[in-house]
Amino acid sequence: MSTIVSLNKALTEFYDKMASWESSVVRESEYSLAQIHTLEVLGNYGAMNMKSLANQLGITTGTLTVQVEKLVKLDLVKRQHSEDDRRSITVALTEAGQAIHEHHNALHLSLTEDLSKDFSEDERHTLMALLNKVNQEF
Amino acid sequence: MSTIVSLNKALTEFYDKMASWESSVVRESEYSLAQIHTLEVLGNYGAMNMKSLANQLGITTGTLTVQVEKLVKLDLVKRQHSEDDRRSITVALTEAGQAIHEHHNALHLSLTEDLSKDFSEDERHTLMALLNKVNQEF
DNA sequence: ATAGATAACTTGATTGTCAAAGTAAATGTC
DNA sequence: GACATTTACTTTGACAATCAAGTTATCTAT
Repeated sequence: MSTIVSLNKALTEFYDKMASWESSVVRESEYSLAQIHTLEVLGNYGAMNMKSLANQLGITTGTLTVQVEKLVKLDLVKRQHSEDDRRSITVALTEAGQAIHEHHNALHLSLTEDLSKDFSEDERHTLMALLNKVNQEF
Repeated sequence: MSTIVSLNKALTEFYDKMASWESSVVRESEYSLAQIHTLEVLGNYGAMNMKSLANQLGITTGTLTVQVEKLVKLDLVKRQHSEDDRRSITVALTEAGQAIHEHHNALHLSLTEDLSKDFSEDERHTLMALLNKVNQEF
């Protein structure tokens, strides 16, 4: 089997397992997958407008409007009108939202520690570097 | 920043981008994300019973029963009663389901080719090997 | 036998989703 | 500057996905 096919399998399998892990972790929390995912993107990439956020999440802005509305009511995110473009709305984490993101991120970090527990420091670094190269191509 | 934190970021970012790619690819098809994902798991890991499949997909068997029902009506999967355990039902792809899986898999392969287009054969191989090591730990 | 565990299914309530249409603001063109 | 077009977001209506809890059938252990 060619390297590219094996690589494809490995990437796909990792994606599947990550999705499965994510959904089981989220199910134990009091928030939904969609909600945690939204907080996660805002925490990892910083505040952004509705369009970018919807794009990151892979949903329409219509769906996102409803989602953000709920998060605002839960005091997890806040909306800020942009000054240069009054149509645009920047969505940002509140302190409470930031706290939830940090907690969720700690779970991710602990997973990463687990997954790479038998790696040498070199191997970790190599995997990280290669993944970053992949991520840039996306 | 420590290697483990960078590695965590890289893994998370890859997962996010993959999820986003998957949802945009699926939106262009006539099937839903949940449906394609089900076919994908059956295609990649082979036929399995309801419990294993639900577990792989990260959903309850109750949800899966409904989902499989739709796929059976669409003639994409079939149910087979297990012989050793009459409670158990094995879900398998039909020929039509297999065809859709193969088409979807081709898209994945083409993505992998794209993402690793600037990689040497050595780099591809290293990334594949490290990912497989990660996958085994899950 | 029979009690308990397991695999799948059913049901009811909730949430997530899109497409399409609507509003308000910015941009381009004449 | 007026007006058409584009852009950013929201609203609405219909439908799909999901879970939790309860049910049925079957298996396992005692």
